[in-house]
Amino acid sequence: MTLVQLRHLIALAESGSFSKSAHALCLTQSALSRSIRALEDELGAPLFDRIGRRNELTPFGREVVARAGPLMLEAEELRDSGRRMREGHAGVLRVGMGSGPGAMLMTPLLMRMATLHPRVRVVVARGGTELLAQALRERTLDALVVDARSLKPAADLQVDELHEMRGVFMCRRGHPLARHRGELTFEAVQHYPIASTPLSDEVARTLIECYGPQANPALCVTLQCEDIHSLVEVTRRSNAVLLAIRAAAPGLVELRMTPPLEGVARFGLVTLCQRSAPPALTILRALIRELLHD
Amino acid sequence: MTLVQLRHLIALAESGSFSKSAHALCLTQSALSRSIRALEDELGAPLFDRIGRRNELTPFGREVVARAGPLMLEAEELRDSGRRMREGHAGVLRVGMGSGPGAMLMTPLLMRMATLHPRVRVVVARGGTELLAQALRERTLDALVVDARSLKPAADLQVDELHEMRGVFMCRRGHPLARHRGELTFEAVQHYPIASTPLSDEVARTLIECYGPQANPALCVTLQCEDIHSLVEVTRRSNAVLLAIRAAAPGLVELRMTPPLEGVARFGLVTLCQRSAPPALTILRALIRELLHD
DNA sequence: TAAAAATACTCCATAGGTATTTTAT
DNA sequence: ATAAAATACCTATGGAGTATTTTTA
Repeated sequence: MTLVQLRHLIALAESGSFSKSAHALCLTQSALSRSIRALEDELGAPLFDRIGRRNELTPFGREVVARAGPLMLEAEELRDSGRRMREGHAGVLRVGMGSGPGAMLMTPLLMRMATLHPRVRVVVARGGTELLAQALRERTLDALVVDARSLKPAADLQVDELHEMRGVFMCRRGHPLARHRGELTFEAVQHYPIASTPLSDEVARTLIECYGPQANPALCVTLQCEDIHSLVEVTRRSNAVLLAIRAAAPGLVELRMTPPLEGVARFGLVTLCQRSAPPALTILRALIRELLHD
Repeated sequence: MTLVQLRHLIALAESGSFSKSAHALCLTQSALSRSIRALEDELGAPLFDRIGRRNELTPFGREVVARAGPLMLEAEELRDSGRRMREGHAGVLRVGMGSGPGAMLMTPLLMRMATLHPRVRVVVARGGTELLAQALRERTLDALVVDARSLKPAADLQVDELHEMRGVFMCRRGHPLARHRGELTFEAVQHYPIASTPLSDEVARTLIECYGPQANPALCVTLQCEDIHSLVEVTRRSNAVLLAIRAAAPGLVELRMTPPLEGVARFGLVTLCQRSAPPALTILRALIRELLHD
């Protein structure tokens, strides 16, 4: 039984004439005759009653045609899926996001995917970098967007550095600290509540290197929350100081610290070496790049 | 794209090894390799990532496998449908029934089909013989069970006479007419309500021939109803006289008329010449025969 | 008798086997 | 070095075309 044979069957069932169907199928009448006969032989029962001019489905034939129709449609879908996939208009994209990138990117990413590429199924997983890397290795995820600095380098992971993100302290306009110009110490900042998303160990290390053990986020961060937008809102309406990627809160005032906090995060798109990228990944990469440059 | 190729794809997706899957498929490794490659070429994208030992589905491959699975199941169903059909365990049987046979046979037929052959879809249509014959010619029905005498003989109709049915007048035990022995005239009967299912013109003609114009069912039948069981019940509980097939009401007393009413109905199984019989028709025939002999 | 389907025959494309090479662990 | 996949080459099955016969309206 072949998809081709089923195609022949359906054509003949519609027209009732071997010659006509054969022509429509770009076949000779004899080839179609044999094709149908072969199918009948294989299924073990005649599909058509040959009544002179008109050929009509036997009850068995009706049954088979009823089943073959949907089957052919599905096969057609499957054939098309290649093209649709390549065009990135379908398929599944399972992406893991570290807490930093997740806080910044998840909502706008989902929004854009929903509006620009509504046929791509997007599954976002969040969690610690190591957990995400494990999921990537287990093929549960297609790609990660994480801070490259929080990722233990490994040969099987391919990191596509998307953007260097400046991590800064920020406060609302009119905040007492907003007046200072380039002379702020961490101690001065510490007089206010410090807000931040959960920070990676790597970032914690950088902070401690810069400002000493008192800057350990586990100790100094007083307002921690995964949703960066909430934190921005809180910072805007209170005297809290926000420690985050600069781009996450363009409306806030950046505090010039001494020493300055350099390159806290390097967002990277992480994929597994030697594995084909899902077609939608290209879209994802472009989208993330665009979002991070905003 | 071939059903065989999809089969190969699914096997490889499961085992992850060309050699192993090839063995399971009774193929050589090289043949499977080429089969998969051909499918990839046709669909336009790789289905597997060849990573040394283990071969894993690409995102595209996952998509295709997800579609191919159900497709293969349906194809398998279709292959089986031949066998199942031949065994009469599936399929559709569309049967038309004249009012006489319908009144007698429909319920027990449906009951038996439901219990003995639950996988056969039975569609029963009722109506006048000519209407049913037309439906048969239009392939809307597979077979008819009608009174052969009400059927206009035609070359394209094949009539399989199932049973000669004696039509008789019947009454309840203890009915005033029950005493008479072989001397009843139609006039005597006519003093009581006459109950009957709708009768064919042919039967009407027979009645008129036997008992004169007053026996025209259109005039003499006072209780007409398609459901013969109701009529039997009414006859059992009242003084009504039932005109019906003897076998339809074995519990009632048969009236010996002068002249006797001979062979009112010849039930026949009517099919279209040169058309394959639905496999379930054999079952139907046997079932009807059995029912009529009860 | 004419039109349509089945059959006979031939050809070739391709699926599959065998042997070998390449690749990755 | 070994095991697995890809490749090269060959064969044979079967699908398709042409020509012919059979069937039916």
